[in-house]
Amino acid sequence: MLVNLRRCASRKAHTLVIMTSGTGIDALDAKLIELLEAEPRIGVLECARRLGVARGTVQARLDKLVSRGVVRDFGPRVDPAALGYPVTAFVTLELRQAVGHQPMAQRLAKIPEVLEAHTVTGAGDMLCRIVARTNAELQDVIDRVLASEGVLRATTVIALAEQIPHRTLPLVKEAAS
Amino acid sequence: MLVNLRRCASRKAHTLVIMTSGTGIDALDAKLIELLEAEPRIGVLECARRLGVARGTVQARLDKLVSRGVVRDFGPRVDPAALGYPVTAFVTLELRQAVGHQPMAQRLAKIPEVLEAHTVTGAGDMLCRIVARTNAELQDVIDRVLASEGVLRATTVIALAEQIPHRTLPLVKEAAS
DNA sequence: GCACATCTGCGCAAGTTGACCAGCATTTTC
DNA sequence: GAAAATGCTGGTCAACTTGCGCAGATGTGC
Repeated sequence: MLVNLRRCASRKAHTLVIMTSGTGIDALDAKLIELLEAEPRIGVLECARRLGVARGTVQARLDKLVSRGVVRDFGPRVDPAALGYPVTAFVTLELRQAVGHQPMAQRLAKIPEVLEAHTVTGAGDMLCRIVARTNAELQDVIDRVLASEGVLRATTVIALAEQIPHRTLPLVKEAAS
Repeated sequence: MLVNLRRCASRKAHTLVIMTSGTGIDALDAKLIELLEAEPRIGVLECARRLGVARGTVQARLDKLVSRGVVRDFGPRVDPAALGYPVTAFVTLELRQAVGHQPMAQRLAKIPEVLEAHTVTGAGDMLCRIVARTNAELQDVIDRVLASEGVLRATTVIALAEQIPHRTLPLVKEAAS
């Protein structure tokens, strides 16, 4: 009864291959993403049934979405908290101008607890998302970050609660105009 | 040749159901997640082949990971930039103490461009991740946020580049000790 | 030693996938 | 206006995977 969508996400060639490179999301695309987001375990066939369109259409749409980059992948979403890292913090780094962002990012990438990093405007130069097992260990992670050459200062903000967990669905619906 | 993993992520019952509620990740678990992250389109059977274990084992592990919450889901990962929202910003909100965080979060949740929101320590009360089509529209979104009752001040930082895209793999490997 | 937990390997029916094709409606191009 | 391109539909086919059950092998702790 269940199907696999992940697979179709990379089908090589299909009669219905669409090359519309243009941007923009269709209402059907949005519904498709929405459906997959809600029930990732259903498959192309199920989607087709639910959306009331032909299977080939769903496959073509999915191919298009993936090839356009709208849908990055269908990888497993890991929850750091369940993994034993319940502490999340946002750390703003001030860097020495001499060191470029690239080398800095490479050094940060070596620290597993650094889940994300952006160069930003404002007083700081980089904003990182960091996790740790405990507050004490968070300090340890930050120390490791500070040990990286080029980091002048680190301002840490601890995330107490996740009010809105990472989501894109509303955006998808909004984009389907 | 390809398989669907998403499906197994919710298998009802299997002879090998494991109820180990304890935390911690196994080396096999880590390899499994790693494999799925790298090639989301392969399936349980393929995984079993690649990891050199029985299919039932892979299915049991996956069930366990999902039931434990380590793997949240296998939903499609949407890229806001490809959707037409290339501007990302982190906005720190200062709230009037009278308004609780919950109602504030509910109001923020109504704005599609708000992808994430955390309550945080420090000078600000909330940190949100916001996207927009253009810088001009970002201003518009921020205005909408400011219009929410209880927001005293908003400090915005624009993300210039994504140095380290959201990742959890290194953490998974690290946790598999 | 015994119970318990976990992995292994096998089997089967049912369902899905991938690929292809012809037909048809709509939109774009000449 | 006619031709061409594009997109959706509905059907078929073989090959593969899934879900589920079961018996046996292995390993660990009391």
